[in-house]
Amino acid sequence: MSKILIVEDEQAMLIGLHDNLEFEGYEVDTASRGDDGLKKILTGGFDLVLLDVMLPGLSGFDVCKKARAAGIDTPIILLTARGEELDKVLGLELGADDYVTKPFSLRELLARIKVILRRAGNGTPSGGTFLTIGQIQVSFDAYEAKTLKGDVVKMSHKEFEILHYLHRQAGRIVTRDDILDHVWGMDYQPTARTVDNFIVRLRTKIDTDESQHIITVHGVGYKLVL
Amino acid sequence: MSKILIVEDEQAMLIGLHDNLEFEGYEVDTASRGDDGLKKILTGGFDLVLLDVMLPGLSGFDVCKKARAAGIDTPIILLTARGEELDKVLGLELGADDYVTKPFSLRELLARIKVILRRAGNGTPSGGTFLTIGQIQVSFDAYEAKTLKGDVVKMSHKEFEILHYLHRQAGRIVTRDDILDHVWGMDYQPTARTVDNFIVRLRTKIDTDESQHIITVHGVGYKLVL
DNA sequence: GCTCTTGTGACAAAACTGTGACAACTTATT
DNA sequence: AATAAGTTGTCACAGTTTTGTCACAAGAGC
Repeated sequence: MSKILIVEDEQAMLIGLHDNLEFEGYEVDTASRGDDGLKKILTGGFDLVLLDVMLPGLSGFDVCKKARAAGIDTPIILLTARGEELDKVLGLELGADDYVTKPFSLRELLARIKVILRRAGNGTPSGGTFLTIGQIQVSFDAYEAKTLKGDVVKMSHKEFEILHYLHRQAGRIVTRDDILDHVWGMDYQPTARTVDNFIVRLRTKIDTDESQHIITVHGVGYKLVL
Repeated sequence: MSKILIVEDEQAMLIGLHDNLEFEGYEVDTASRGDDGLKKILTGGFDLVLLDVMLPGLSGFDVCKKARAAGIDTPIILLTARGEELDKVLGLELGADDYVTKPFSLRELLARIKVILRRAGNGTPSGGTFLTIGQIQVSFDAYEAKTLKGDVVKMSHKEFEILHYLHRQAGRIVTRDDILDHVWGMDYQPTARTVDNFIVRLRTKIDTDESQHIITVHGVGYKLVL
């Protein structure tokens, strides 16, 4: 499930959001100060950040700006005090993905979170070098995979290529032949069963008991869901 | 420059938006009725649609839903009357990309338009076309069916193919033989009764007590109604 | 030479397909 | 209106196909 960071100094609000999001099935981390929040954002690993604007230490705007400047493209939703329209616009132009105005309704916030995560899932790979697939982050540039904690996940060449191909086709279904053609090439091709074996190996690395990302579509092939 | 379609029945609002967006450098087209708007959307060619909810002919929600069902993934921003929070959320879950509440400020709307267009420019590689059949959405790309709530409906290969065929013939009556020929092929064909069995299985997945979509035409065959 | 990767086959486990039997329902006929 | 004949709905089950998993051998790279 998606991991969300809440940066908010009002305790009541913080706890309320925390509990509700957790109830919705998100993994939640929190910070009460702008500078602390920024630190956590910079470590990466979040799929979404809820960022209050009025914060001790460092304002939400600054956090947002600095995070973007550091190359972090985790989606950010700003929580703004009402009435400061100009600030809102600034916020959006600043690199935030959305904002809600306090007091906001939980339903509305949840809907926006869903939309943003769906969008992010659709994955504009563009700028970001690290892609989050399940519980690991993969850099196809650096040829490297890490857990959210930072441990390196060893992955062989072929495993990487298969994951890469699956990711390019994320959400779409790919047959074994598709995989063989794109990873091995038309010339030399092993058995279709070989694909299954690599899938098994990949699964041991990116799937957990709670979250499965490589889905079997019986009679057709496989599918990567983010 | 980006091409924007405005669907709005209040003349004052329509003209105001039209002029302002044009001033901002967008190419603008308009429609005053929901059905007209939908027609234009379906022809494609727009980068963004501003869609009023209260419309003659066809409500903004319906337009949105139908457009998405037709596989159009042009970003849509809903213009809603204030206060209808539930509707807003519905709108977002319906496939709209964002909404603004009337009365909105032009600055805010422009900012949102910019954000959405920037996002779309980044190019989401088309999440695939979703077709709405009754209470579920079916993606033949992803080989997946979901309820409107997002729960995944499991469907086997053959079930999918039959549904696919029925959908291509939607509204028309198809005989069991038609289904056998198109899904199984001319060569090998099981009993006609097998078809009935698959129909049963399909029905358990896409029909509900309130809405039936696979209709039996006694003595002839079946018919899918959307 | 040693280690890691790749590919294969075998077997078990799971999922799917197709069938028959019977009940429930429609339609036609008397 | 009742009955018969034909159609369709539903269920459980067996057979088949597909997939998961493991152990191992061949090969690549160091």
